[in-house]
Amino acid sequence: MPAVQAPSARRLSRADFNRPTLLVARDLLGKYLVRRERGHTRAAMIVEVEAYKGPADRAAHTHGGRRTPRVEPLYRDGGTAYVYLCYGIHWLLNFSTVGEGKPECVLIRGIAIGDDDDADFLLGPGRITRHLGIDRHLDGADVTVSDRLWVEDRGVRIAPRAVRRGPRVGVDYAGPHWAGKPWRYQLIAPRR
DNA sequence: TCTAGGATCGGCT
DNA sequence: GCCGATCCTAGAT
Repeated sequence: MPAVQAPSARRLSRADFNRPTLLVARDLLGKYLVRRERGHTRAAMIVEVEAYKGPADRAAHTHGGRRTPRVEPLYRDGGTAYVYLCYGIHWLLNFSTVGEGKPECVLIRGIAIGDDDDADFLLGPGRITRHLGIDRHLDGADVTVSDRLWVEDRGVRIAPRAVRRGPRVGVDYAGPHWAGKPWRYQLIAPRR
């Protein structure tokens, strides 16, 4: 694993995040989440995400235009990290999308760890943050410039047939209309 | 100030 | 399949 950034890698920029949320979500599959901590760098390919579409979406933290100190990062420009504690135990990582003042985001739910040829899927938003050492200290970070957390395009291209769409997890409280939206994107797991 | 509940996970039956 | 852990946030009082 390269110490800083693979020569063929391109860090995702503001323009990559300032796009419609469903497109950003789909395109994050196959990108690499890079975490740099105490001079040590780890990277893992993103294999599962969910989209949350702002004020209209009853499953989103910003539904109805809710704006509290906790969700403030979601109102910032695309590429801002929103990290919050869920169930008192798990840190969940999101990236804001669309643009400043538009509180939509993508939740990172799964990554692939290990060698490219022999990778295991680490699934579950609380598990990946624990694995990468992501917590409240990264809340509000701008991942287009941060030296602690960013996303790289390493040239992996995902075929449409390799993507499964389905309803989001754990949002039944939003009612059938919103809970039923197929805004969860998964790479189909490799056969082992 | 008080209280309810949550974008989860792992262990147990 | 069920349940408890654990604590912060948001809304009510």
